[in-house]
Amino acid sequence: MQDNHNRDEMRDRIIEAALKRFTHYSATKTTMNEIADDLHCSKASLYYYFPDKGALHLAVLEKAGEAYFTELQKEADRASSAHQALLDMISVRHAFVKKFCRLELFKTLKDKQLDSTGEAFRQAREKETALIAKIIRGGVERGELANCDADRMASLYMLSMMGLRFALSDRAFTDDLSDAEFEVVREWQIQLAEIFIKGLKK
Amino acid sequence: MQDNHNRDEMRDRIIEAALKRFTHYSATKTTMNEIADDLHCSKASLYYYFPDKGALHLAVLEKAGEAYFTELQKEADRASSAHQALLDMISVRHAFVKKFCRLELFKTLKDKQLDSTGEAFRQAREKETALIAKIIRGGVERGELANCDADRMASLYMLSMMGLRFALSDRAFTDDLSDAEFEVVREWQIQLAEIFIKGLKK
DNA sequence: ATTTTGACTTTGTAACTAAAAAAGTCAGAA
DNA sequence: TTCTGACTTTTTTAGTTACAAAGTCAAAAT
Repeated sequence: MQDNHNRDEMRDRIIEAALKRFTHYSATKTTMNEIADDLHCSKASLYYYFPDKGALHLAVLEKAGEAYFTELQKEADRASSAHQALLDMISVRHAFVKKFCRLELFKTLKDKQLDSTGEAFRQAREKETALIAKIIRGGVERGELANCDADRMASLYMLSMMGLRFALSDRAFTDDLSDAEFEVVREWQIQLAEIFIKGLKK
Repeated sequence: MQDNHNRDEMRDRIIEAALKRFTHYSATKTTMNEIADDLHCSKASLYYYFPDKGALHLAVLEKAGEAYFTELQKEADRASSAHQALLDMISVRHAFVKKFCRLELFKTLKDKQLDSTGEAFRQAREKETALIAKIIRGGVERGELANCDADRMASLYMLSMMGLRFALSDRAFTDDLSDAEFEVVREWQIQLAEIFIKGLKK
């Protein structure tokens, strides 16, 4: 039987090394050999832990996503109102998107529409939408917001927020924005959030 | 001295022929020779009226844009409230975007960022934003909406609406959507408009 | 004088190629 | 069970050509 402890540890080391490369250069410019060299191991070893390059990229994505959701949840729990929770989440999301865009993981993962990648993105979006819906529901119960279809409103909110990014950059999903552009997006998102939440109130 | 009447007439005939080709096939797939052949004239003639291909494309765009704004204004004037005006505008915009996307004018015009093209788009968006701002101001004056920075709110509204398209299609600006996709976008836009307007009310 | 054109040059693009780089495999060593 | 060197296969890239479309211009037609 395999030693799952050591196995997971090595997997983590690989993911860490990959993440380091990705943040410095980018996922598209990073080769499996480079990651292997960083770890002083052979490329073949990487393939012992991950079936292919895509799986490794996906693992990096999942790890980053987990950290994101943890922080998102923490921020949501801390907030005193639905209004505040939604506003606070914007900053958390921005920090993540900003960091994540640098990895350029989109490019490598995007074209394989069918398999796990698209699914991972869909699930991530659903998870975040669910969190927003929960916040809205909480607001409704506490009498802060008017009664509404929380799931639908959460989807609408997510789509609107995401959309602002694209509308402002008029670039594709994969491209990353400059820091200045990110700030502009954030400002608009905050403004939209304010109006949106006001529209949800009683 | 040149005969401006005949000159403009010929320019119009060329624009018409180009538009016909663009709608049937698309701007990217249409050559100057094809347009010339349709008009039973030589390609060189086209260059007598338009300095280059881009200028012709831009002329087609401008003509379509004019018709769009005329209709948009008409719809805005007819509406009884700011609320209704904004909702009505969505349909007009959709009919236009739908038709316009088929032309695939974006592709040809997009890459020449600096020159007139980007400027034309910027101006068009500004014009539409100004119309929305006017509607919002009207709503504020009539007591329908709360006092606010109408220009800023109009920009935010425009960006949000445009963004929804991109967020839902996750494709680039240039790509056109299927009719079914367009309907989905429209539904979300209407929902966002409702919330947004509610957020603007007193 | 203005408009049009055929014949021309220049520019862009699609289609092929070869070479290099990276992905991915596997028998056998540790 | 984990790891690796040496291997094969696939993907990128850079270079090439060949063709199509853009764009020009001197001269003809109106």
